[in-house]
Amino acid sequence: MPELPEVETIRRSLEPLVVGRTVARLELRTPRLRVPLGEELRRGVEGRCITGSGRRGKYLWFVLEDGRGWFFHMGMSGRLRFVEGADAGEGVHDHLIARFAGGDALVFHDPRRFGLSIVDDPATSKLLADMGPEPLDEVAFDSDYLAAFRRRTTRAVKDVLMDQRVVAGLGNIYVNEILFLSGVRPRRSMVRMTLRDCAAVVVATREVIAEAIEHRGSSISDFLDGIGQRGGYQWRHRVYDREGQPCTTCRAPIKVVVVGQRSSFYCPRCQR
DNA sequence: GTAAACCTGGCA
DNA sequence: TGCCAGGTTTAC
Repeated sequence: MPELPEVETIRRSLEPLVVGRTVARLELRTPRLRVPLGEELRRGVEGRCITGSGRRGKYLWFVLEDGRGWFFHMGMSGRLRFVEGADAGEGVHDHLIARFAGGDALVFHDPRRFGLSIVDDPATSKLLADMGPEPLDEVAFDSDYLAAFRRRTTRAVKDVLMDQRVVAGLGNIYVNEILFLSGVRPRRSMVRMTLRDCAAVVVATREVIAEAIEHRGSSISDFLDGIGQRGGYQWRHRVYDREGQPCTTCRAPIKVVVVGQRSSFYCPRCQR
């Protein structure tokens, strides 16, 4: 499911609801997601008050009173939802239910179980250690930074942008959209990118990610934020999942190729 | 580098 | 029945 804009949308929707709340009890209803869930997680969270929240790439965390972070990654199908009252979390794929003191709950729901939940120190966590710059960080993520990868790899530009070590938080949907706006085909080798192409990609990345956050992410099948609302950016997708449909710029039919095992949609006329 | 693995659900 | 899906890791 979620790429950076969806994760940020979840974080923003939940923060005002959970900050100041204390987790009275954490119910673990499955032995593992992408990592095992166990007593360590329960001990890290139970009895602690949430004092803030953070996000880096596709990871989000709630800051606990001891300074550590309660981390989540949504994988492909994860949902995090605040539920009012006491009768929350009876669904089939509700794997994690945090009951707050005084009622209400936070429920992690994930049919495919590719998600993750652990407690770790945000400042030193291995999860974040090798991650590239945030795409909206204008200082760290600029055209020179991206252009430098031309000397390091011959991989397709789409692969490079999907690599979390290069830039954080981009996934299949947004890289497709970014490359369309940049006029660059997903299979183009990084080596064949001009400095001008790199600049176009960086500008398009900022535009697409900022706009997607404004629209509260893309709900292509079932994405919901922390309070059950759909996003609106799916209506603005120009190429993603539009095979055969006319390009919004030139009317040529959108094509699809596979790059790095993922479907990549592009306009054969606008993207070279 | 590329493929397969981890899982379930939805759709042709 | 088979293929595809917003992700990441691990194995040839």
